[in-house]
Amino acid sequence: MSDSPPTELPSHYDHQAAQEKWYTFWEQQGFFHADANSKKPPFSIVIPPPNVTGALHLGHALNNTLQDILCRMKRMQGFNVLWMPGTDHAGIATQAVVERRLLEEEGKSRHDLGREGLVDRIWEWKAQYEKRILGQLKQLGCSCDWERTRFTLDDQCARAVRETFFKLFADNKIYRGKRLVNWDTYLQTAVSDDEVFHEVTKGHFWHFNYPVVDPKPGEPTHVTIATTRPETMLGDTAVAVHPDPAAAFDKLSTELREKIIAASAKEKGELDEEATLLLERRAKMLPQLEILRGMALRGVKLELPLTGRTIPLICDEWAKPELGSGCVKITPAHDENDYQVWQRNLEIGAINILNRDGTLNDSVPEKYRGLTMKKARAAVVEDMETAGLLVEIEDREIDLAHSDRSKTPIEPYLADQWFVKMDELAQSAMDAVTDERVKIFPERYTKTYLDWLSEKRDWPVGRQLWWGHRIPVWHNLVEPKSELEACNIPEEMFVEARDQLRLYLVAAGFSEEDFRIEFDDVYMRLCIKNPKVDDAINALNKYFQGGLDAVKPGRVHDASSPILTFVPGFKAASDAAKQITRFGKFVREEEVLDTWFSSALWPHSTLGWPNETPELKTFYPTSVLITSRDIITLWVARMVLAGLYNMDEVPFPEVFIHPKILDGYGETMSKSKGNGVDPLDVIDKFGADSLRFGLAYLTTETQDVRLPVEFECPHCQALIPQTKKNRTLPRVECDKCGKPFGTQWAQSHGSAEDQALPRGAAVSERFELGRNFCNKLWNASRFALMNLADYKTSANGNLVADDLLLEDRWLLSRLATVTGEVTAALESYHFADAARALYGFAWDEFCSFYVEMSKARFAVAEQRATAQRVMAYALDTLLRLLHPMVPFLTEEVWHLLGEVAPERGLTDPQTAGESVCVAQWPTVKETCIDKAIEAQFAQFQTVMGAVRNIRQEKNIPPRTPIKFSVRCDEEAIALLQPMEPYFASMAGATATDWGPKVTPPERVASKPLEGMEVHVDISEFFDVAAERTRLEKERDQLAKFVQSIEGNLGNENFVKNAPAAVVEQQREKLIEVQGQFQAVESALGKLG
RNA sequence: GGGCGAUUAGCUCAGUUGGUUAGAGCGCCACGCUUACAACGUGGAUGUCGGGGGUUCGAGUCCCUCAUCGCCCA
Repeated sequence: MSDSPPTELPSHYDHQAAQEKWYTFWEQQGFFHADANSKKPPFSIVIPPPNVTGALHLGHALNNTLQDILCRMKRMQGFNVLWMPGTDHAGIATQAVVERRLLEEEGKSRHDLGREGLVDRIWEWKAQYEKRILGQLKQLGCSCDWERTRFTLDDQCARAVRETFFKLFADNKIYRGKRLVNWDTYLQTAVSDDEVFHEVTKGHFWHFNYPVVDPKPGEPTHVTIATTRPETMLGDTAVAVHPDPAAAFDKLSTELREKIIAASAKEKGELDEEATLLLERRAKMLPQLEILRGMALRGVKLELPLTGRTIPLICDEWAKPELGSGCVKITPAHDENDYQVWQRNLEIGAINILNRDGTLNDSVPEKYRGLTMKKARAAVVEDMETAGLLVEIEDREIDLAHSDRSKTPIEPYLADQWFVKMDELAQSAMDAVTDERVKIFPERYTKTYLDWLSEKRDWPVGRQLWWGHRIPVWHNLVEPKSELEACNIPEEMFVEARDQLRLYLVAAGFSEEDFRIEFDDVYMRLCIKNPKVDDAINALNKYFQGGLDAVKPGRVHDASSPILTFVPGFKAASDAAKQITRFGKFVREEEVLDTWFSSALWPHSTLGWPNETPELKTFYPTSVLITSRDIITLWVARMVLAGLYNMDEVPFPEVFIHPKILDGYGETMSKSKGNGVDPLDVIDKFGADSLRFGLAYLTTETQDVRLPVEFECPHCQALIPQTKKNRTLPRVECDKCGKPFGTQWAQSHGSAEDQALPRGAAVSERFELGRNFCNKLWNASRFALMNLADYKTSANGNLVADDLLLEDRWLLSRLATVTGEVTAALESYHFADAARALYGFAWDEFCSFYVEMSKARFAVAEQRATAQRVMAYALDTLLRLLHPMVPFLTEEVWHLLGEVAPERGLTDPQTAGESVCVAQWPTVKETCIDKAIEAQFAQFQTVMGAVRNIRQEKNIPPRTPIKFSVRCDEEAIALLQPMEPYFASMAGATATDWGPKVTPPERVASKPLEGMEVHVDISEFFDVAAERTRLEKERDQLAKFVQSIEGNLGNENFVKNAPAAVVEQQREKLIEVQGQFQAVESALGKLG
């Protein structure tokens, strides 16, 4: 706590000092630690775990600021608050980053390191970034319970993952299926749809002829197909023609006609032309297509060139009569649409022609094997040309999918995948939202959630990666030479092997609680919950390799898998083992689980599940989830279904979706675009409080947040707007001083020289709002502290109503109202409303009026004590209300205030606590709310405004005293006369007269107000022309207003239909405005 | 192609169930360093509320439509 007396406080708030001092203080006091056994009502939030791929950006700052605001308010409201922190392992993203670096820095691939080696490297990376991320959160002021920090890949989460996978497996909700996946041939893994981006590139459209086998006379001898990927023809299993081309043409014509009717004249021309072309095409193509359709129905085959295979001509609606030749080649293993055709025509089969690395496999003729797609393409085209089957080559733009991670083109690839059946799980998560056990705010996002879940698409959970939770399944590996052979394994063999395996494991001391055995027509699979079973399987494998001797008691061969040597039922076990191993060795599944699998469990896994911990009991379900809209489906939906599945209870009753932060061009911020902003840069420049307040101020319901970004020149501090061009330059030259500086781009893309330049931080001027506000608060506090040196409460324990002046009662009324507004806004996630209410109150009401007025009062001995009491109380309340958004500044001031005014409160003064962080949240003092007082005060403000306005209009220097009088009624006199000192101190104006009969002086500037008229004596500054101009302008405005109201009231329908109150209001307004108009007219008249 | 959202002052955004002269911050203009604060004070200017149509006594707000932009899904 500061030793310096308040008068020596700097005139600018030093955010850096406050941040260091108070964060340490809070941690040391243990304010952020939640007690699972507390009697207080619980409030808990799990952090959306930032992934350890990189440092936090502004989006994270927003996300965590909002959580912290809620946590801090709830803590002050007396809740037992747990904010569970942690990070996410982010499977593919992290592995890709580490692999890329490995290649760049050491020229090594993951295969050079091997699985363990690579995973070790990733753990190192994780350690580094986790530290950085948690540090960033602390700098931001986040009040997380750090003792409970988790990681999605730590032991506790691993237990939860294994338990869940096992449960799903045992529940028959896990299966293996063949699906087309987005195959990244560089990383050699499947990537999900959301890890793919599309790019239009220049390509070609090749037209090939496939010969018809034994055509009848009159039938075509060739079928023409076209493709953008000629090499895939080696995997064709059919060619399709539309089953009813005539109907298809008709349907198109009808649609086109409807369009033409609705179209504008301009579009009509084009559409008409289109319709004509369609008709011509129909006439030309239809007979041929109908012949082909007939051939397809007859079962005609085609020769698939280059392969020696024949493939069927089939009927399927995927063939579009209006496009190309009307026929389409079908490659089910390498095209999503063709895959669908296969699902409708299973007899055609599917042939995978790719190896995992993107080269062609043994399913294609020998000459193409081992070629890359690119080489194979050239070869196929050449061979087709030689065979005389190449018809033509068109140029064409192609929408090509690329992997987000490796930036290489994606190959659709038919692969065995692990799936989670979603039908029931998805339904449960939908029900939870439709019956409002989970509410999503803003409500419109409910649709996103429900739409996605309603598709009930099975969840592919396996990833061909090394970084992640390895799937806890062992395969009993038979290497079938072909799928045919695999299919011929008699089921009895599986049954027998399964029974034997079960016997073995039971003999080894395990139960069905620990493992589960399933088989399909190729594999026997063992899913293991208890990791000790892994050891038993390892022992079995040893046996398989070395015979029974290898695992005999007393001959311990391997300390890591000694299970067979110790099991009591060794004999039974070994007999069983003999049976099982006839089948083959057990191999642990190589794949790991999708990152979202562990994230889905986050709300309960972090609390200790599957153990029944006190934390789980106290804090589950959590209170609310706060996240960004792009992971509603990937994460929120899955948490809900996983929570219901494992806990039988939703993970949170409410979800708040906050906006995304975009740059000045409306683009999402990202490292790869170079437009990201590091919150630490903003914190350095503006302070954590400013960042937090600025973010809260921007968090509105409807829109994403646009944040123009600037570089700050490290030499002269000039701000240079970031553009699409300069954001990816490693060095930028300052507009102002001309000196070069390095950008964030330099770190990843710059030369050593660029990197050596001083770094220009990327920041945004938007945060000046927060900084200015903080500084205003700081200075208002400083003023209060300076004037509270002789503050005492003991002489005057309770303030009574008589002690209070109008301004006190006004301030207290406003304070109570604002307390209610802020509380309600935060509790309903209206962060911007809360920030704006506080900003307006603190600046325009507390500072601009109450503090200003108190200056005059502090100077008057008999008014001083009351003013101090109210001032201390108001500041105290304001600090509490602001603390969630502006934690450091409020804590700093709280302590300073505590030194001069330790006991605060209007009645029953209480000693302020050790920290505002755990001070009680203000409650609304209903008795203070007085709308009449607020209206009266507004009247005072209006008169003050009029006087100030006239001074400025007349160009009267601020320090020149002026005189004014006010024509008003008796009631207003009673109100305004006591305020005379304030007109003197705040407007340099002395009142000369009040009342209904006030006559303005000869040379006057007048301003009509509601029911009043303000006259400022300007004899010393008289300028007829200027005054006339001013009044004429005012008259014109009023005339317009009168006209508009008269227009309304003259409208019979308005008077008849509008509510009486509205009509009456208009009538009153008219009289009022007409009065003002006349006042101006007469003032103008006087000017002559 | 389907869904959601946005379009309001030069910029970034508010605008409650329709109610009558549309607000804030920054920026701009004028005047001011008055011992809390120039990161400030006082005053001021600034909008055919994306275009078009409709409902209504009355539309920034409700409906239709078009345009542009963004996101999600295919």
